[in-house]
Amino acid sequence: MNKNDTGKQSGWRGSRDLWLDAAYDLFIDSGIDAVKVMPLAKALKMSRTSFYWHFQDREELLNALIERWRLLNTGNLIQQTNVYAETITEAILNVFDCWVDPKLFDARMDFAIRNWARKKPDLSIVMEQTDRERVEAIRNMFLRFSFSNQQADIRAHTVYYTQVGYISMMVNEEMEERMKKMPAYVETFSGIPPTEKEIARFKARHGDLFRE
Amino acid sequence: MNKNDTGKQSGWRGSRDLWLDAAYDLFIDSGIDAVKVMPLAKALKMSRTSFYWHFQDREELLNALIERWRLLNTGNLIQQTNVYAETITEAILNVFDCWVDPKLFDARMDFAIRNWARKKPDLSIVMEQTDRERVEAIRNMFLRFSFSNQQADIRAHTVYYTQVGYISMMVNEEMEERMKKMPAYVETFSGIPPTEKEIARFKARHGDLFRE
DNA sequence: CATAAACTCGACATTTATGTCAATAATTTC
DNA sequence: GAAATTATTGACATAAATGTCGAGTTTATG
Repeated sequence: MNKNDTGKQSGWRGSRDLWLDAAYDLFIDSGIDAVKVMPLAKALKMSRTSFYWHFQDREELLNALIERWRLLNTGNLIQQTNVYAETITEAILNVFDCWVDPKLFDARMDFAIRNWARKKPDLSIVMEQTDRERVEAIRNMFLRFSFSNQQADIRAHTVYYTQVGYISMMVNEEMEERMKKMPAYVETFSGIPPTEKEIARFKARHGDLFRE
Repeated sequence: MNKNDTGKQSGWRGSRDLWLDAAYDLFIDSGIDAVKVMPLAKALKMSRTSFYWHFQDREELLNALIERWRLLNTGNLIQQTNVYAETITEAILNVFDCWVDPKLFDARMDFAIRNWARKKPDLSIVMEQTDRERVEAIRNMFLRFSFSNQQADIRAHTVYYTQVGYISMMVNEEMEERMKKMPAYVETFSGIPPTEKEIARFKARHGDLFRE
């Protein structure tokens, strides 16, 4: 059989992962419609038909992209809502970890998938379910800090919509600029000004993300 | 010459507007990549080539879509930020008018344009400029109600990102459900609970949007 | 080193799109 | 109602994509 040669570095020019990585790059950059076998082949300087040894067809490639997304983005966010926190501010900052750390959450991938879902009904169902689970997890976080049902619901949605909007707008901000604004966002989302200590702890966690 | 037969109802089956309307429907429903001459012709039950009498080429059709967006969505939102308001709550509710009244703001069109801009650099520049202008207008609104520079900036962004996120997620909510949540959103955005009177006035403005 | 497995490639068939052109049809205008 | 304008159409030329097949090439293995 072929397939599943993942990881093992062979002496071959091509591999399943080579095509998949190229597809991923194109996907997060230009959306699913740009993920076509011909352009991929051109980019990889391989014959187009070689693709069909590694994948049955284009569809199999696209499904592999979805699988990659599910593995990274589904669990981490919800996990972050459950990390220990003394205050609601700390809890929200735990969620913010996802927005600044690509190892926890791949925002561009999430965005590209969301767009794709508009045209792919079965993916749309998965996306809606995912969104519900994420908002629910954030909602529960607010509930644990004694917000009312309605307050928890609206504030969870605000946190999540804000992030989805931020991604959609493809804001190009320096990390330092972004960090500076975090305290004010936390205050808006929670209604409570963060303490200096809380902010300092958050910044310390992400020291590696600042330049120099 | 041809062109510019807009409005005048002729005895002809097709017209520039007929193609443009069909393109608009496809566009807001499925994005720019779906706006192709062949499918449009099929939908209109006309010959594909007939299109080329009304438009020079596909590009001209797409430009007409952008023009349509600019005319509706650019002015109204900013205008709403400048409508008279006694309190910040009232001011935010004036902006909310855009989110619930399609005559003021075409959210689906805005979304489709935003997506298209990802692949079209010159449109991307227009979109970024538009976003800046809108956020700036909302920011100024907060400033008029004595929020600090930073507070106005973050709260304006929160209001705008939230709406962009809401559109991106294609939330399918009944208008009644949505209206119920408005007071809590206003409170989050402003930090001040709205009075019953303020909410009542907002609802009265949009009585026609409720069912029955 | 022979052979099997893993991989590459060019030739071919097909689909879906764009756009041109010249012939024709419908409508308006004089 | 003849002429001019406005609109529609099918035939043609091209391009970009998908996918199949079989012949060939490269690498690992016994």
